[in-house]
Amino acid sequence: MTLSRAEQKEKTRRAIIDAALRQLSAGKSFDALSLREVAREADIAPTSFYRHFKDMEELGLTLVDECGLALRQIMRKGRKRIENAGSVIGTSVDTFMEFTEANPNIFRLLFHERSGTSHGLRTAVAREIQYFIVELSDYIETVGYEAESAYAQAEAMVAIVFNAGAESLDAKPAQRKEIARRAKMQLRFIASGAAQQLKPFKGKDQ
Amino acid sequence: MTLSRAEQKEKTRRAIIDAALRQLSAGKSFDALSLREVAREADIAPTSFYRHFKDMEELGLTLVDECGLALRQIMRKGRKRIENAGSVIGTSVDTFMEFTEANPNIFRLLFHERSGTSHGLRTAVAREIQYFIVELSDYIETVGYEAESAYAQAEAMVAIVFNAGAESLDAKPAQRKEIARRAKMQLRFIASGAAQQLKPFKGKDQ
DNA sequence: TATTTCAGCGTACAAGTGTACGCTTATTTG
DNA sequence: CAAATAAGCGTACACTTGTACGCTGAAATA
Repeated sequence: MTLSRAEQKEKTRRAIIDAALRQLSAGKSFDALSLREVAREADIAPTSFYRHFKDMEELGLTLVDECGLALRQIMRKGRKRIENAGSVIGTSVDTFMEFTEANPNIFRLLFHERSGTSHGLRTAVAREIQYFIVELSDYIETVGYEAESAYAQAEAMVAIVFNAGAESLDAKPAQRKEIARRAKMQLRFIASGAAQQLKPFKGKDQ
Repeated sequence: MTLSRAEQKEKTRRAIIDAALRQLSAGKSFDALSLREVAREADIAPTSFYRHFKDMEELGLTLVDECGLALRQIMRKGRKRIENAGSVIGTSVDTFMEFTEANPNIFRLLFHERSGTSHGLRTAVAREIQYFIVELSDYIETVGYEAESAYAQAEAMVAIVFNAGAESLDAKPAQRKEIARRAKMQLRFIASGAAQQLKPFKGKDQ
């Protein structure tokens, strides 16, 4: 079985991406990766890297895209679990936490590069997070909130879930369950707080 | 005016710390700093670095401690503003956002190293954040919440405020105001959501 | 079949890194 | 005053890094 040129190229490209992911899993942060190291891990000559990516940054962007996509797909699957059984909040948090436990490196990449040095990567990550917020915000709107409130709720919820993910990175299983439990409580605070604001006669500032 | 040996040593130590902070301000992430670079900026020989820190990591820990302290002091000052005038939530968010605007590098260090490679730095940052949470949680308890709810509220609030800080790093002034406004709304969601949970009898008529 | 294309390699180089080792020199101590 | 201490320096070494350049050989094209 011989591969066409295009197939072979794609294969090498994947090898590079996978090599980078493997090194991220090994506890390195993205900007601690060197081109040579990635090339070595991918079993190609350093200079061959350039046949596929102009830069380490370009590889980084690819990684962020791919990881963001993976995360979104998981969450989409999670939504099916909701339809069958269970609360929106509970299932979403569980799905997310399962993802970060199974793919700590992917989550870490997104979370870490959010405040990274590279402006390109930062905006790429911001865009991925934005997908979550908008998707959730749209849903909240359909339940009867005005756009501004919906967006604020969605953003807060995403922030809390990501925060829980970050906390759980160094946590032991027992702590992780506790973190998930707390995150759910926090999301309910937001949901019911926003609901209260919706009915202005009950609402009151502190 | 001659300096004693100890004074001179302290002075150089500060020079190193300040050099590192200056480089962080220049848009570098901590683990992109090299010992030589810091030494160069501090105007000492590379090897002199070792007279003060065993490692770059040890310097990092010092930076985190110092930055965390700075942030806490600012927030403590902010609390005085509350006593004189204004809501807890509004003033706290404003104080925090002013800090991140005035010291983006310091905030960035804390936020970034929270998901960094070095376990030591990560736990150091986690501890700094914990200070905030516990302090806020204690306050919330005094207002009549049980410990678990108070902690969940405090944690969520800190997460949201830090999230707002992270968002504002790349934001223009106009957006920054909007981010602050939204953060306040989100904190109010949490406050009133938690309050509702606390007093279930008020939810009678639904 | 003859020609073009291009993924991948090897070599080479300048620049940067951490740190071991021993020296200097001014302060501190006895 | 003499001896001990230790901050800071300079040199040196073994690496690692990104990338420029030109070559090779096989696949694609004509």
